[in-house]
Amino acid sequence: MTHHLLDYATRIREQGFRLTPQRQLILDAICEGDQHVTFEEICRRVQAKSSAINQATVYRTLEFLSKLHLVTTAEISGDKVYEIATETPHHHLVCRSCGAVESLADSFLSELSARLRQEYHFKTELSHLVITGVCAKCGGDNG
Amino acid sequence: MTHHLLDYATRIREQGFRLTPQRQLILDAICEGDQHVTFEEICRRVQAKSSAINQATVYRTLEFLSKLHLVTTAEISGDKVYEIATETPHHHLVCRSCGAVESLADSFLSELSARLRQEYHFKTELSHLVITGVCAKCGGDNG
DNA sequence: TTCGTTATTGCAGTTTTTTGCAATAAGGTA
DNA sequence: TACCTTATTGCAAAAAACTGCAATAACGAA
Ligand SMILES: [Mn+2]
Ligand SMILES: [Mn+2]
Ligand SMILES: [Zn+2]
Ligand SMILES: [Zn+2]
Repeated sequence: MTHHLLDYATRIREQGFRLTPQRQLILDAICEGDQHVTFEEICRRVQAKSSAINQATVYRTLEFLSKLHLVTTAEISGDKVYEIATETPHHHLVCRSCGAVESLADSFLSELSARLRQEYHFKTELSHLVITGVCAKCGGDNG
Repeated sequence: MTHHLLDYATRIREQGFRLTPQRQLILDAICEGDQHVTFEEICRRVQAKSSAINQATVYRTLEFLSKLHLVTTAEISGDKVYEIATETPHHHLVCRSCGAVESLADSFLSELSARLRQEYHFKTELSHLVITGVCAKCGGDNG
C-alpha cells in the first residue's frame, strides 16, 4: 500500500470534496500498479473489485485526483500514465531507443529551478518531468 | 514564412517519403500560426486553402512530421500544440496561475544535460520542454 | 440518528482520435 | 515521357475521451 487512506480522506474532505468508494477503489488501483499505470490497467483493476464502475467516472476521478495533487501523471513513450504522488517528487529519464524508464531525484533539477527563480522570478513547480534521450546501454549507435 | 519548402522536400524525400500537397498545406498552416498552433487551427487554415483535406490526414501528417522532427509538439495548459521545429530548440515556462507562456533558451538546460550525461551516461534529447510554475507577475499569492 | 444540501455518479449521447482498406498519385526508372 | 512501385489519402467505421443531466449518496448540521 503506497497511500494512506486517512491522509487522502482528510485532504479530499478539507477541500470540500467527498471520499467515495469509487475514488477509494481508483486510488487503490493506482497503488497496486507497478509505478506507472495506464487508464486501461486502472479500469481493469477497479472492475475486478467492483465491476460496475463507469469509465466516465474513472476519467473524471483521475482528473480530480490530479488537480488535488494526489496523483501525478505523465506521457511516457506515447502512453499516458498515472502514479500516486509522494511527498518528494521524482522525474524520469526515458530512452527513445529501448524505452527504458529510469527515475531521477528531484534534486537534479534544483539548480535549474534556482536559476529560473533568479533570472525570471519564475517559481517552478516541477513534478514528474519526463526527459527523453538515449540511455547508457543504447549508447553510441542509433543516435 | 518560417520554413523553407526546399529543405523540407529534401528532408522528407531523402528518407524515402513523399512530399504531397496535403503535407505542404499543413506545414504552411503551422507556419502561419503564431508560434503554437492547435489541431483545430491547423484544420481551419488548411481547409481555407483547400477545403477537401480529410481530418484523418491531418492527424496522420502531424504525427509524421513530428517523427521526422520537422514539427515539434507540446501540451500547454491542457492543449496539445504544434510548431515548426527550428535549428536550435527552445523550451517554455508556463504559469499555472495566469497561463502566460514564456520562451526559454535551450542553453538553460545544458548544465542539466551535462550532468545527466556524466552521471547516467544518458544523452538527453531535450526539445520543447514545458516547465510549469508561477510567473513573476503572479508572484507571491495563489502559490 | 435523521435530514438537507449539493458533490458525485451512471447513463446515454456527443465529440474527438484512431484505424482498415481500396483508390490515388508521388517520384524513381527506363 | 510513360510506366511501375508503393507511400499516402479519403472514406467509413471503430475506439477512445468527454459532457449534460437526472438520480444518488456523502457528510455536516441539527
Ligand atoms: Mn514516476
Ligand atoms: Mn514553442
Ligand atoms: Zn536505451
Ligand atoms: Zn502568471
